[in-house]
Amino acid sequence: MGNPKQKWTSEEEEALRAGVAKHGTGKWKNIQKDPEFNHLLFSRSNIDLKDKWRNMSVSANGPPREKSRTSKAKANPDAPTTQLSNGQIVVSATPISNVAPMDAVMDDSSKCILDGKTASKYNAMIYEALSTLKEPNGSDTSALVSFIEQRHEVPQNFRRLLSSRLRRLVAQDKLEKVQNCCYKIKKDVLLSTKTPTPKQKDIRPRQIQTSCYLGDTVEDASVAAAYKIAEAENKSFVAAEAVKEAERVSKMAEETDSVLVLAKEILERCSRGEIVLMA
DNA sequence: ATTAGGGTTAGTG
DNA sequence: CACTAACCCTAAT
Repeated sequence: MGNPKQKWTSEEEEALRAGVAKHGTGKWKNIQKDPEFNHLLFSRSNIDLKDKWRNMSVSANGPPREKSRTSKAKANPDAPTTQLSNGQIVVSATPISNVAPMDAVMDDSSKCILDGKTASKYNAMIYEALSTLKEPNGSDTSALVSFIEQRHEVPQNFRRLLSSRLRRLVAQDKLEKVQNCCYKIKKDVLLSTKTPTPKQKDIRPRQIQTSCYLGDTVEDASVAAAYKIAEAENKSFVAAEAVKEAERVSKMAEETDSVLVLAKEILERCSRGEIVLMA
Protein backbone atom coordinates (compact mmCIF):
# COMPACT_ATOMS: atom_id res chain seq x y z
CA MET A 1 0.00 0.00 0.00
CA GLY A 2 2.15 2.81 1.16
CA ASN A 3 5.26 1.17 -0.08
CA PRO A 4 6.57 2.56 -3.29
CA LYS A 5 9.38 0.60 -4.85
CA GLN A 6 12.75 1.51 -3.57
CA LYS A 7 15.01 1.91 -6.52
CA TRP A 8 18.57 0.81 -6.00
CA THR A 9 21.05 3.61 -5.95
CA SER A 10 24.39 3.26 -7.64
CA GLU A 11 26.05 3.37 -4.22
CA GLU A 12 24.03 0.41 -3.16
CA GLU A 13 24.89 -1.40 -6.34
CA GLU A 14 28.53 -0.69 -5.78
CA ALA A 15 28.31 -1.95 -2.24
CA LEU A 16 26.66 -5.09 -3.48
CA ARG A 17 29.33 -5.66 -6.07
CA ALA A 18 32.04 -5.10 -3.54
CA GLY A 19 30.25 -7.39 -1.15
CA VAL A 20 30.05 -10.13 -3.72
CA ALA A 21 33.69 -9.66 -4.57
CA LYS A 22 34.51 -10.03 -0.91
CA HIS A 23 32.17 -12.79 0.22
CA GLY A 24 31.19 -14.43 -3.04
CA THR A 25 27.78 -14.89 -4.57
CA GLY A 26 25.20 -16.55 -2.43
CA LYS A 27 26.55 -15.13 0.80
CA TRP A 28 23.83 -12.53 0.87
CA LYS A 29 23.36 -12.50 4.57
CA ASN A 30 27.07 -12.09 5.15
CA ILE A 31 27.21 -9.22 2.73
CA GLN A 32 24.20 -7.61 4.28
CA LYS A 33 25.65 -7.90 7.76
CA ASP A 34 29.16 -6.90 6.83
CA PRO A 35 29.86 -3.60 8.58
CA GLU A 36 31.74 -2.54 5.51
CA PHE A 37 28.55 -2.49 3.47
CA ASN A 38 25.85 -2.42 6.07
CA HIS A 39 25.63 1.33 6.18
CA LEU A 40 24.58 1.25 2.54
CA LEU A 41 22.63 -1.96 2.56
CA PHE A 42 20.88 -1.78 5.89
CA SER A 43 17.54 -1.14 4.22
CA ARG A 44 17.90 -4.22 2.02
CA SER A 45 17.31 -7.77 3.02
CA ASN A 46 19.50 -10.65 1.96
CA ILE A 47 16.75 -11.57 -0.44
CA ASP A 48 16.81 -8.09 -1.89
CA LEU A 49 20.53 -8.50 -2.45
CA LYS A 50 20.00 -11.80 -4.16
CA ASP A 51 17.25 -10.39 -6.36
CA LYS A 52 19.24 -7.34 -7.24
CA TRP A 53 22.26 -9.42 -8.13
CA ARG A 54 20.04 -11.54 -10.28
CA ASN A 55 18.68 -8.50 -12.03
CA MET A 56 22.15 -7.20 -12.65
CA SER A 57 23.43 -10.52 -13.86
CA VAL A 58 20.73 -11.81 -16.07
CA SER A 59 18.14 -9.84 -17.95
CA ALA A 60 19.77 -8.88 -21.19
CA ASN A 61 17.71 -11.38 -22.97
CA GLY A 62 15.29 -13.67 -21.35
CA PRO A 63 12.89 -14.76 -23.99
CA PRO A 64 9.80 -14.61 -21.83
CA ARG A 65 7.97 -16.90 -24.14
CA GLU A 66 10.10 -19.96 -23.64
CA LYS A 67 10.51 -21.06 -20.11
CA SER A 68 13.04 -23.80 -20.62
CA ARG A 69 10.60 -26.57 -20.24
CA THR A 70 13.22 -29.21 -20.69
CA SER A 71 14.22 -29.09 -17.10
CA LYS A 72 14.54 -26.69 -14.30
CA ALA A 73 18.13 -27.55 -13.82
CA LYS A 74 19.89 -24.74 -12.09
CA ALA A 75 21.24 -23.07 -15.11
CA ASN A 76 24.61 -21.97 -13.97
CA PRO A 77 23.96 -18.33 -13.16
CA ASP A 78 27.30 -17.47 -14.66
CA ALA A 79 28.62 -18.27 -11.23
CA PRO A 80 31.16 -15.56 -10.77
CA THR A 81 32.48 -17.28 -7.72
CA THR A 82 33.45 -20.83 -7.35
CA GLN A 83 34.12 -22.31 -4.04
CA LEU A 84 36.71 -25.00 -4.27
CA SER A 85 36.89 -27.95 -2.00
CA ASN A 86 39.70 -26.44 -0.01
CA GLY A 87 37.59 -23.44 0.75
CA GLN A 88 39.35 -21.20 -1.68
CA ILE A 89 37.09 -18.83 -3.45
CA VAL A 90 37.63 -17.78 -6.98
CA VAL A 91 35.94 -14.53 -7.72
CA SER A 92 35.48 -12.89 -11.01
CA ALA A 93 34.43 -9.29 -10.72
CA THR A 94 31.05 -7.92 -11.62
CA PRO A 95 28.33 -9.91 -13.23
CA ILE A 96 27.80 -7.78 -16.22
CA SER A 97 31.26 -6.89 -17.18
CA ASN A 98 32.74 -10.28 -16.74
CA VAL A 99 32.72 -10.63 -20.44
CA ALA A 100 33.81 -14.02 -21.46
CA PRO A 101 33.00 -13.99 -25.10
CA MET A 102 32.35 -17.57 -25.72
CA ASP A 103 30.34 -18.05 -28.80
CA ALA A 104 28.10 -20.89 -28.02
CA VAL A 105 26.26 -21.27 -31.25
CA MET A 106 22.80 -20.06 -30.60
CA ASP A 107 20.52 -20.58 -33.50
CA ASP A 108 16.87 -21.08 -32.91
CA SER A 109 16.99 -24.77 -33.43
CA SER A 110 19.38 -25.49 -30.65
CA LYS A 111 17.98 -24.69 -27.29
CA CYS A 112 21.17 -23.86 -25.61
CA ILE A 113 20.38 -22.10 -22.46
CA LEU A 114 23.29 -20.16 -21.10
CA ASP A 115 21.13 -17.11 -21.39
CA GLY A 116 22.87 -15.33 -18.61
CA LYS A 117 25.90 -15.35 -20.84
CA THR A 118 24.08 -13.64 -23.60
CA ALA A 119 24.13 -10.40 -21.72
CA SER A 120 27.88 -10.60 -21.57
CA LYS A 121 28.00 -11.49 -25.20
CA TYR A 122 26.01 -8.46 -26.19
CA ASN A 123 28.10 -6.26 -23.96
CA ALA A 124 31.17 -7.58 -25.69
CA MET A 125 29.66 -6.80 -29.06
CA ILE A 126 28.77 -3.31 -27.94
CA TYR A 127 32.25 -2.63 -26.68
CA GLU A 128 33.72 -4.06 -29.83
CA ALA A 129 31.54 -1.87 -31.98
CA LEU A 130 32.14 1.27 -29.98
CA SER A 131 35.85 0.84 -29.73
CA THR A 132 36.15 0.05 -33.41
CA LEU A 133 33.90 2.82 -34.62
CA LYS A 134 35.61 5.28 -32.30
CA GLU A 135 33.03 7.93 -32.98
CA PRO A 136 34.07 10.98 -30.95
CA ASN A 137 30.45 11.84 -30.38
CA GLY A 138 29.38 8.30 -29.83
CA SER A 139 27.45 5.96 -32.07
CA ASP A 140 23.71 5.70 -32.21
CA THR A 141 21.72 2.54 -31.94
CA SER A 142 21.32 2.09 -35.68
CA ALA A 143 25.02 2.39 -36.28
CA LEU A 144 25.72 -0.15 -33.58
CA VAL A 145 23.09 -2.53 -34.87
CA SER A 146 24.41 -2.46 -38.39
CA PHE A 147 27.99 -2.80 -37.24
CA ILE A 148 27.21 -5.77 -35.07
CA GLU A 149 24.98 -7.38 -37.66
CA GLN A 150 27.86 -7.42 -40.08
CA ARG A 151 30.02 -9.35 -37.68
CA HIS A 152 27.72 -11.53 -35.68
CA GLU A 153 24.63 -13.58 -35.97
CA VAL A 154 21.91 -11.67 -34.23
CA PRO A 155 18.30 -12.46 -33.48
CA GLN A 156 15.49 -10.60 -35.17
CA ASN A 157 14.60 -8.53 -32.18
CA PHE A 158 18.21 -7.62 -31.71
CA ARG A 159 17.67 -3.92 -31.99
CA ARG A 160 15.39 -4.01 -29.05
CA LEU A 161 17.72 -6.14 -27.00
CA LEU A 162 20.58 -3.89 -27.88
CA SER A 163 18.86 -0.73 -26.85
CA SER A 164 17.88 -2.23 -23.58
CA ARG A 165 21.48 -3.35 -23.07
CA LEU A 166 22.67 0.12 -23.90
CA ARG A 167 20.31 1.71 -21.44
CA ARG A 168 21.46 -0.67 -18.78
CA LEU A 169 25.12 -0.04 -19.41
CA VAL A 170 24.47 3.68 -19.24
CA ALA A 171 22.65 3.19 -15.99
CA GLN A 172 25.62 1.27 -14.71
CA ASP A 173 27.95 4.02 -15.73
CA LYS A 174 29.77 1.78 -18.13
CA LEU A 175 28.65 3.77 -21.11
CA GLU A 176 27.90 7.39 -21.65
CA LYS A 177 24.94 8.76 -23.50
CA VAL A 178 25.78 11.61 -25.81
CA GLN A 179 23.31 13.98 -27.41
CA ASN A 180 20.50 11.86 -26.11
CA CYS A 181 20.90 9.36 -28.91
CA CYS A 182 24.48 8.21 -29.14
CA TYR A 183 26.55 6.04 -26.89
CA LYS A 184 30.22 5.90 -26.12
CA ILE A 185 32.43 4.03 -23.71
CA LYS A 186 33.10 5.77 -20.46
CA LYS A 187 36.76 6.42 -19.91
CA ASP A 188 37.14 5.11 -16.41
CA VAL A 189 35.49 1.88 -17.38
CA LEU A 190 38.49 0.97 -19.41
CA LEU A 191 40.66 1.51 -16.40
CA SER A 192 38.59 -0.15 -13.77
CA THR A 193 37.20 -3.17 -15.51
CA LYS A 194 38.74 -5.45 -18.01
CA THR A 195 36.68 -4.93 -21.11
CA PRO A 196 37.04 -7.43 -23.83
CA THR A 197 39.70 -6.72 -26.36
CA PRO A 198 37.98 -5.53 -29.46
CA LYS A 199 40.06 -7.40 -31.94
CA GLN A 200 39.94 -10.92 -30.75
CA LYS A 201 38.33 -12.44 -33.72
CA ASP A 202 39.68 -15.90 -33.37
CA ILE A 203 37.64 -17.24 -30.59
CA ARG A 204 37.70 -20.92 -30.96
CA PRO A 205 34.68 -22.83 -29.91
CA ARG A 206 35.61 -24.97 -27.02
CA GLN A 207 34.35 -28.35 -26.22
CA ILE A 208 33.27 -27.70 -22.70
CA GLN A 209 30.82 -25.14 -23.86
CA THR A 210 29.54 -26.42 -27.14
CA SER A 211 27.04 -28.78 -25.71
CA CYS A 212 24.10 -27.53 -23.79
CA TYR A 213 24.83 -26.87 -20.21
CA LEU A 214 21.93 -28.73 -18.79
CA GLY A 215 23.00 -30.87 -15.90
CA ASP A 216 25.60 -28.44 -14.80
CA THR A 217 27.16 -28.78 -11.43
CA VAL A 218 29.70 -27.05 -9.34
CA GLU A 219 32.29 -29.33 -10.84
CA ASP A 220 31.26 -28.32 -14.31
CA ALA A 221 31.47 -24.71 -13.35
CA SER A 222 34.84 -25.10 -11.74
CA VAL A 223 36.16 -27.09 -14.66
CA ALA A 224 35.01 -24.37 -16.98
CA ALA A 225 36.47 -21.73 -14.72
CA ALA A 226 39.74 -23.57 -14.44
CA TYR A 227 39.82 -23.95 -18.17
CA LYS A 228 39.29 -20.25 -18.66
CA ILE A 229 41.91 -19.36 -16.12
CA ALA A 230 44.39 -21.69 -17.73
CA GLU A 231 43.64 -20.25 -21.09
CA ALA A 232 43.99 -16.73 -19.83
CA GLU A 233 47.26 -17.56 -18.18
CA ASN A 234 48.45 -19.16 -21.32
CA LYS A 235 47.56 -16.11 -23.35
CA SER A 236 49.28 -13.83 -20.93
CA PHE A 237 52.34 -16.05 -21.02
CA VAL A 238 52.37 -15.99 -24.79
CA ALA A 239 52.02 -12.24 -24.74
CA ALA A 240 54.87 -11.88 -22.29
CA GLU A 241 57.03 -14.09 -24.47
CA ALA A 242 56.18 -11.98 -27.48
CA VAL A 243 57.21 -8.86 -25.63
CA LYS A 244 60.51 -10.44 -24.64
CA GLU A 245 61.12 -11.54 -28.17
CA ALA A 246 60.36 -8.07 -29.45
CA GLU A 247 62.81 -6.61 -27.00
CA ARG A 248 65.45 -9.13 -28.01
CA VAL A 249 64.99 -8.36 -31.68
CA SER A 250 65.14 -4.66 -31.12
CA LYS A 251 68.31 -5.03 -29.08
CA MET A 252 69.78 -7.15 -31.81
CA ALA A 253 68.86 -4.52 -34.34
CA GLU A 254 70.58 -1.90 -32.25
CA GLU A 255 73.71 -3.98 -32.00
CA THR A 256 73.64 -4.73 -35.67
CA ASP A 257 73.29 -1.08 -36.32
CA SER A 258 76.36 -0.17 -34.31
CA VAL A 259 78.35 -2.94 -35.95
CA LEU A 260 77.29 -1.52 -39.27
CA VAL A 261 78.48 1.94 -38.27
CA LEU A 262 81.80 0.50 -37.16
CA ALA A 263 82.16 -1.41 -40.40
CA LYS A 264 81.42 1.68 -42.40
CA GLU A 265 84.04 3.63 -40.49
CA ILE A 266 86.62 0.93 -41.07
CA LEU A 267 85.74 0.80 -44.73
CA GLU A 268 86.11 4.53 -45.00
CA ARG A 269 89.48 4.55 -43.30
CA CYS A 270 90.68 1.68 -45.40
CA SER A 271 89.61 3.43 -48.53
CA ARG A 272 91.65 6.45 -47.42
CA GLY A 273 94.65 4.15 -47.20
CA GLU A 274 94.81 4.17 -43.46
CA ILE A 275 95.92 1.10 -41.63
CA VAL A 276 93.29 -0.10 -39.27
CA LEU A 277 94.23 -2.34 -36.45
CA MET A 278 91.59 -4.53 -34.95
CA ALA A 279 91.75 -5.80 -31.43
C1' DA B 1 18.18 -19.68 8.89
C1' DT B 2 19.26 -18.89 4.28
C1' DT B 3 19.25 -19.48 -0.44
C1' DA B 4 17.58 -20.16 -5.27
C1' DG B 5 14.30 -19.64 -8.33
C1' DG B 6 9.59 -18.86 -9.88
C1' DG B 7 5.87 -15.62 -9.60
C1' DT B 8 3.67 -11.00 -8.99
C1' DT B 9 3.33 -6.10 -9.21
C1' DA B 10 4.57 -1.35 -10.03
C1' DG B 11 6.80 1.87 -12.97
C1' DT B 12 8.07 3.45 -17.52
C1' DG B 13 8.62 4.31 -22.55
C1' DC C 1 1.15 -2.99 -24.20
C1' DA C 2 5.69 -4.83 -23.48
C1' DC C 3 9.54 -4.71 -20.76
C1' DT C 4 12.19 -4.10 -16.62
C1' DA C 5 13.17 -3.81 -11.80
C1' DA C 6 11.66 -4.41 -7.17
C1' DC C 7 9.34 -7.25 -4.29
C1' DC C 8 6.99 -11.72 -2.64
C1' DC C 9 6.38 -16.80 -2.01
C1' DT C 10 8.00 -21.25 -1.29
C1' DA C 11 10.70 -25.47 -1.77
C1' DA C 12 15.11 -27.05 -0.74
C1' DT C 13 19.27 -27.20 1.91
